[in-house]
Amino acid sequence: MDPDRLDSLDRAILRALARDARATFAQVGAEVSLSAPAVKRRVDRLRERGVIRGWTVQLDPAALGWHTEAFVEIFCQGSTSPATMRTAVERYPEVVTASTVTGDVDLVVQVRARDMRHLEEVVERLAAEPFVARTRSTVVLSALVRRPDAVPATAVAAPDAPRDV
Amino acid sequence: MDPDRLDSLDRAILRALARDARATFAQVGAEVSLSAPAVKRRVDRLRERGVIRGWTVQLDPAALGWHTEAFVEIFCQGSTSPATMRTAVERYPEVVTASTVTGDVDLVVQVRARDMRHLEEVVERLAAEPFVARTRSTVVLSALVRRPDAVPATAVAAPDAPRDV
DNA sequence: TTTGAAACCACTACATC
DNA sequence: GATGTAGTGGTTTCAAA
Repeated sequence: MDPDRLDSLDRAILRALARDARATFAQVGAEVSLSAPAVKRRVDRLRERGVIRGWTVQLDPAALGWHTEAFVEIFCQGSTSPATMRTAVERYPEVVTASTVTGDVDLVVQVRARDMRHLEEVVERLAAEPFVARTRSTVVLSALVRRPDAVPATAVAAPDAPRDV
Repeated sequence: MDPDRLDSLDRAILRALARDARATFAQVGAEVSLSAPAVKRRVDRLRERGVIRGWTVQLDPAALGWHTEAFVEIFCQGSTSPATMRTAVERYPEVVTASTVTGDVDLVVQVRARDMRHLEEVVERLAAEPFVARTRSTVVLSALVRRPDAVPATAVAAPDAPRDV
């Protein structure tokens, strides 16, 4: 994934697949002006390079029984390793994302629960983890935007843009 | 999506598709002990009901040029409607999620940027939105868990579990 | 719900630029 | 190097039992 970078055709293919990951190679090819085998070769290559990690289905959380969502900020005791936090936190099926962050808080966990009672129970279990000093929860009222798999347009994430970091 | 709920077969199919959304109906059928046409019918139905919203590709953000991530908490002037926040915020390709929340903060925005300079620029643009009073940013150090499209096991989100809300 | 037939798709080999 | 074309085998899809 380092040696060669994404060209505009790769990005166009990824954008098409982000919109419909079950599109046929011929359909994608029609969008990007390429033959089906050419699209397949590039997709195979993007998979090998690790750019494409997999294919998944976008679901309606409410239809699956998730009616409540919250950000749980976790303050850790002393210095806990990210590996410890990860193994603890990924055992929870209710945990959607977990990130170590800068600032007062050590860990931000995004939790999905059936209802408030379930959320409360999950927060209590998190607070009882040995490395957790205290938690602070923020309940989501309304999910305004949700697009975890967006493919940036050329201009936004062009790897050939000037670098300064 | 209200009239009839998900049974264990539906959930098994969704779990298989969450793992590999490009699996053939025959492959999914082999996993859940169903014929390919039977799987297709259920999948078609799940789409119609809105349980399945679509199919997408899981990408490596770094490979696309996203090297920096942050939570930007936004305090709004007076009372801003969620609709106003949404239209403003969804114009940013850098915005991954946006949620109105309980507590001091009005809006939590998850932002993906090329680098720190880009992140700073996005935060400045957000802060300049007319309804924004002030912002507070928390930079993500390490993404420990990332599974926005997880399908819960039967026990977790069983719609037939006792309800109390 | 399962079977069968037609259309379509994926995949490979080979030729081309 | 990457793309296009053709042919085979498997999949989807609809119809009928």
